[in-house]
Amino acid sequence: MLTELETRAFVPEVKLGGCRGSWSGVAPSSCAEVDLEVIEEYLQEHSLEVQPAHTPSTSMAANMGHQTHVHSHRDARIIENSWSGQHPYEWRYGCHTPNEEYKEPTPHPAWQSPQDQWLRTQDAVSSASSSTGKRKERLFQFLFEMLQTPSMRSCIWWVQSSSGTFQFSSQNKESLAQLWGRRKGNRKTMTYQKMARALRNYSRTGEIHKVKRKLTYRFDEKTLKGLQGDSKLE
DNA sequence: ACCCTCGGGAACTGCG
DNA sequence: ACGCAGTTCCCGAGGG
Repeated sequence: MLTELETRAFVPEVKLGGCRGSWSGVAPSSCAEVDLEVIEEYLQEHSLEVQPAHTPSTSMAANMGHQTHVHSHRDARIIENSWSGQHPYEWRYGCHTPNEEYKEPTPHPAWQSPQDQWLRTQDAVSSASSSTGKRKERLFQFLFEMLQTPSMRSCIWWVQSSSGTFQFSSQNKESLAQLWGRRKGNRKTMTYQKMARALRNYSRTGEIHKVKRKLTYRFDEKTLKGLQGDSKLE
């Protein structure tokens, strides 16, 4: 019904320019395809800290040298990656009331310090599975990490980081999905279709919601706060 | 008509 | 054995 309207709401942020889908301000020059290989290696460097990894992979020497630095765009403040699960994750889903759903475009909501909740959760968990804890990375955590990774800009980017709204690239979404699949060590190749299915489950549990715009989703406030708080604490 | 995106049911898998 | 967090497959709806 109001598809048009909601879609319109984001236009000023993204500024789709020229051809079908090149954002003038946001995306880097690599509008083409992503170098999955390179990216994966780069990411692996980091994920090694997270999961010892089932697949020792090859001997990827230090070759992520060309990964350069943060582009420091005003929009997405890149937090030098590394969210790596220093600690186990565990969300308590019992707390989100189905009432406070969809406040759609809420630029600056007054959050009731969900970060405390996140921290409390961490606390509860670490006392439970402390030393051994090594929760598997969750999809929304992976996506958040990708959003902080400059080299992934051509696959996924913030439409409005303040509200946690992000979007997938229609041409590179499959690459990102594959990356996710590999990280999880799935038997079959992960596709955007399947990954999106998992994303849809998030709208039930509340971590991520779909916004009425092509390939666009939004982190729930609590989820986002938790994510941000976490990556900042490192 | 066709392709892409979306949404959800349902069975199944791997892990803690 | 059990629940969680997806994963895989499938089908139908809707938009361009």
